[in-house]
Amino acid sequence: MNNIPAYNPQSIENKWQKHWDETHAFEASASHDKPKFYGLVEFPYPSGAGMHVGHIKAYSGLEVVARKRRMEGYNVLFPMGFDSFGLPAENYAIKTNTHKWTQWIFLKLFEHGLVFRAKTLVNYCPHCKVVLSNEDSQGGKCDVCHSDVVQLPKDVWYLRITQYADKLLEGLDTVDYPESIKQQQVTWIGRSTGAFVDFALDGVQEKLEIYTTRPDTLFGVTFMVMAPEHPLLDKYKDRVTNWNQVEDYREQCARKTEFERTQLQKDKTGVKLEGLEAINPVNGKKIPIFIADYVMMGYGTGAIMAVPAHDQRDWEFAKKFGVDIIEVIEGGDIEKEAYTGDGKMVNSEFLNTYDNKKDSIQAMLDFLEKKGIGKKGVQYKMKDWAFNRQRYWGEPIPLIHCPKCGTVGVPYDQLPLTLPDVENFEPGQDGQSPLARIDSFVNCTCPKCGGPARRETDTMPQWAGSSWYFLRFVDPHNDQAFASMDEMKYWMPVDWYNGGMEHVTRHLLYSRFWHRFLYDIGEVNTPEPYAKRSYQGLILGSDGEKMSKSKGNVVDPLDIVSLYGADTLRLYVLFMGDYTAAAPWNDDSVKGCKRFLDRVWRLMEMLTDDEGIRADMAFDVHSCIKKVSEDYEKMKYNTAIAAMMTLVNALYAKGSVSKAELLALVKLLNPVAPHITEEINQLCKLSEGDLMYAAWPKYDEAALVKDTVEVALQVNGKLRGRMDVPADLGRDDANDYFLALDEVKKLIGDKTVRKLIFVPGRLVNIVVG
RNA sequence: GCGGUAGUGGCGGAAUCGGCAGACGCCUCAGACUUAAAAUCUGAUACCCCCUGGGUGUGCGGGUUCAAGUCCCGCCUACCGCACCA
Repeated sequence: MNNIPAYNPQSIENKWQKHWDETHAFEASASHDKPKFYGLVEFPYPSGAGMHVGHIKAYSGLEVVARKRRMEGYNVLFPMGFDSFGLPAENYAIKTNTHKWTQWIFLKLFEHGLVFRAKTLVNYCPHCKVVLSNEDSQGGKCDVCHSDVVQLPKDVWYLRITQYADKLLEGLDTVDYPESIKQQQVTWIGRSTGAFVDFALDGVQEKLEIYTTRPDTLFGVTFMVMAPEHPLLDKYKDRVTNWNQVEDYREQCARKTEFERTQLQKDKTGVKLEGLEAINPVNGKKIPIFIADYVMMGYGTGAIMAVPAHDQRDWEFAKKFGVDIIEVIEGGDIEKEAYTGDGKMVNSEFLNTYDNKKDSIQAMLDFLEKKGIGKKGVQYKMKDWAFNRQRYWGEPIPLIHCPKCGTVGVPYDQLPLTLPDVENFEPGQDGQSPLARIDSFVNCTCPKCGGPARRETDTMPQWAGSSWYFLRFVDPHNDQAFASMDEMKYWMPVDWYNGGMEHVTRHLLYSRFWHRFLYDIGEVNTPEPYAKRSYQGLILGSDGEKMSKSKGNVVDPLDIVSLYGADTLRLYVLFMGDYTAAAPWNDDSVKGCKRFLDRVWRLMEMLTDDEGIRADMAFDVHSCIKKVSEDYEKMKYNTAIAAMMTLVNALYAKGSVSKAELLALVKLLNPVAPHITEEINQLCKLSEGDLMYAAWPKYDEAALVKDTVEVALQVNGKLRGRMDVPADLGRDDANDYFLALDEVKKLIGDKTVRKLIFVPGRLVNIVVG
């Protein structure tokens, strides 16, 4: 073909983007007659510093699949977090009125008893006057001003996600997530089974309830430990003779942040309660009680039975405080360290007949239940979801505090509750929300009794909207419901969700929780929101470090687009390595990708009048179709692109390309580099209409079979040459075939052939000796 | 400490079930074209040696096998997640 213009990415890309805008090319069809594909990519955080090459990788990866699906005849929904002006998700939320529905779902949770309020200690910076998350108060210092963080009691709204712990665990068996993601969810939920056991206190009415996963070791209990915050303690103020010491220790602990208590886990500290003892329910022995901060109030009952012989933490504490250590399971050396393995029971009366954990745990559970002093129990590491923030920019919590009626939900017909205009974004006093100082917002009437009442002034966390946004996309303009059941039945679940590894615990758990709740109350049609989840690896700076402004190694995607074009950028981020692995940016490799697109462009100069795929190119073209089709499905974009490079190299070696060959190539490449391939298709009139709707190419199985194939020739496992053999040579005929060949005879010489192994299509190995 | 993932040339990375290690790209070198350069095209490119050949090589040490990057045993290192969870 003559008169090929130069490849000018900028003008081609502008042209096609305009065309796509005008033709609404990416809009999903409203009709439900085709099979659907719903692909979703996690939105970048609006608070983040603009666009980032990592976002390009996240989106273009799944977009390849979405585009392939479209060419395969699917109705494709693939929403984008940025609109055409590059504005983030918040605009989309305002446009589609999603706020009302976030509040609506919250009220449903409230109605179903999944919202509750509790006082708790929070990290607070007296200087900045804000409540800090654990992440923002590392080392007990405020992340912003480095002042000392203090613990402040505060009312917190919680969502009862723990009630859904088992459902969230079970749901994992029904979805296609990578093992590493499932594992993180399981760890985060942290389910353990064990027993609650009551220990009587000597001379006192109350009992001390503990949780243990090792009821089999009850005969080895030599002391008890209570968390310093344990509420039962105050009752024994008069009985404990060293109460001053106890008070001192409790104060010390209160000053420590959660961070210090959990991260600086070196030395065990604690105080013995003098004058108060517990009684081991299985043998009646009196044992001492300590308070120590290695026991957390937030897990189990806030008190433990200590078995120093078989728990390393208890062992360390017992060594330091001189408490007895009694072995009840044989197999370790308890002088050196706690033994946590399995073995024969000793010193345990009726359990001594057992030689393994499983049986002795069961026997002990039976005993405890019969005696009425304990029962089987389950605990989770996952905590209920603290759901309020003291920020202005957040979804208002639609609750009203009425002095007569208590907490009342805002009536549904008054939704959405909107944020008032505010001049002052500074936080309120003592960790209050900025909204608390706006009387016109706070003061209201109770919807129940009509009396004066006050609005809740805290707002919801960012996680709220992201917990259900994907539902809105299937029916964004609906003002009767967040989405109609008809649309959800067609589009849900999300077929494929791609995102970063950093969101696989919280965001994924939270959104699965909301979705499962909506399913349980009949508002959505699937128990799980995402059928499949994948992730992409980070793009590192060219220095191999994580990209950050301070290191000056951030690559702006727009720079790459203006230098080489969007197609090159997409091609590069998908070619740079294993999609799921982190890889450093390399400017030279970007140029290599541009070079490949130049070579594809110049194929037009070699275009012949041949219509079909030529016989001597059939193998190359069809094996490329097979490889690319399969690799896209597995997100192995790097090897798919390598296969296309190989095909282009073969066409260059041949010096010409037929229309059908070029069409096959541009179709395969279209999902990765949509602009250049549309342009080539149009210039060469390869197919009618836009390439993005053309049928995905199919490979011909027969074209993949060759007459002869090259195999490696090995003697005693060492490579000694390569040779072509008939493709249909079978194992049975291999001995006769190979041993008759001169080059084989030469290699064997006068040695005896002991064995001949032939792997068709791969190699022949002759064992001689 | 626990859980997960990984370790392959100068670099990014390939390699279905155990079957030719290093696909593809980058870098580098050589040649062609050019007054010259760029661009482009062609070729070379793991390492070592006594170089028409041979030897060594996939974090380290063992093992299984005709055959090991891949499987088994024992380690080392890096990254990610969780972390005094009883």
